[in-house]
Amino acid sequence: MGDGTTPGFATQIGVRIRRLRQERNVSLSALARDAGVGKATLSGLEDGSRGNPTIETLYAIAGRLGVPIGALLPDPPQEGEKPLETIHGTAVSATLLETFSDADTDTELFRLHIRPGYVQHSPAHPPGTIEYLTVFTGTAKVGPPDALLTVGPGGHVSWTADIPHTYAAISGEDVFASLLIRTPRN
Amino acid sequence: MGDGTTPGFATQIGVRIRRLRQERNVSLSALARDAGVGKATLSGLEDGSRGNPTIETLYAIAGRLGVPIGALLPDPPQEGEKPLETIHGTAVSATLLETFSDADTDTELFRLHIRPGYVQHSPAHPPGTIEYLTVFTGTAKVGPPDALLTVGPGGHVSWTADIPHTYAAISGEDVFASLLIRTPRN
DNA sequence: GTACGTTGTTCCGTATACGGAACAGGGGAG
DNA sequence: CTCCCCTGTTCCGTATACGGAACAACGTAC
Repeated sequence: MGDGTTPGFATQIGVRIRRLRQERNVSLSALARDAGVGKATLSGLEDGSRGNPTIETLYAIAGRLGVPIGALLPDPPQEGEKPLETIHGTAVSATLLETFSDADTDTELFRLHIRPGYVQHSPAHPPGTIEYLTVFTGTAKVGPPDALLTVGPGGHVSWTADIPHTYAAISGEDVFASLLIRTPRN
Repeated sequence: MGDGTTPGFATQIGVRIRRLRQERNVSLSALARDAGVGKATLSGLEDGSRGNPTIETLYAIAGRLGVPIGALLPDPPQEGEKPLETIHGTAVSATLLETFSDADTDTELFRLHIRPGYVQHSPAHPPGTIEYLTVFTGTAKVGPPDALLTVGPGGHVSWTADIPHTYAAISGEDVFASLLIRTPRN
């Protein structure tokens, strides 16, 4: 490795970082400082003279830019045209749109599609995890089995997700919604 | 970096790789060979004695395992709180569903309704503010006037909101969307 | 004018991730 | 038993990613 096996690799990442950085009107110096990486590192990365960064470096940069690491990487690691990571369950498809890591909290934003006729079960998340669901179309019944919440179009609910919970679309209509999951970090 | 700043980082990745590899009944030697990385590298990575791998190494391993790189990285967790009010503009109604205050970031979650036929102007937010828009119905044209972004149903975009920006629904259809605003706290 | 605060680049010593090779242990095959 | 091929681990020299610091080229303030 480090030879010509992955030709555009170095430049690909650099170009993406630079674009995201400029979209946010942040200077190279500022981003390097805020992300905790050396200016030399970031500079070399952006102009492609320094390929193959360490995962920690990428993590720091992606975090500061407010994007998941995948957003910095060349589109398909293997194949299969999938720009976003989607988790498919029997009743629910969840597409991870954004992740944020703050000092004491991790936040994930999903677009959710719940198909009617099934009930999707989700295991318990770490203690203190809270989910926020905003429904745009259809009516959903969600939450812990012993305290199910019903939400129609425009509705918004939240519940503690550190116990097993379920998702279901009722009234035979597909539900499209946004789901925000906030998990405290140790 | 490289010190104890990211404690679980090294082990987290290693554990995931090892689990994925064993699920596939692939030996460490075989995976190392097929992925084109040294056995020493893979071994050290899996048992956590070698943290902070290079992106090329991760790429090769993830590719061989048939998973996106994100599948190898530490996931998310978090927490929250809550208020509620609606701001009505000429074209846009924004309902504040949730607000979160982390150590260095304020996050606000809105449900957005954009009516067609008008353009809603929004002034600049504080430096570093980023907006994330997820569209569920209709097609929206949003962002800084000189770099407008078009988003259809299911689409998701983000832009820097520290300069004036606009929201509009195009194609005569109402837009319902979720809007996440993240503002760095100085 | 000088003095600062930026910008992004380059130099360079150090830390470390890298893979080749050598290693011990475990099954089969004959 | 020996021989062979596999397993995963450890040793070690080399390649290189890292950040601190020095740098030139800008503005802006006074």
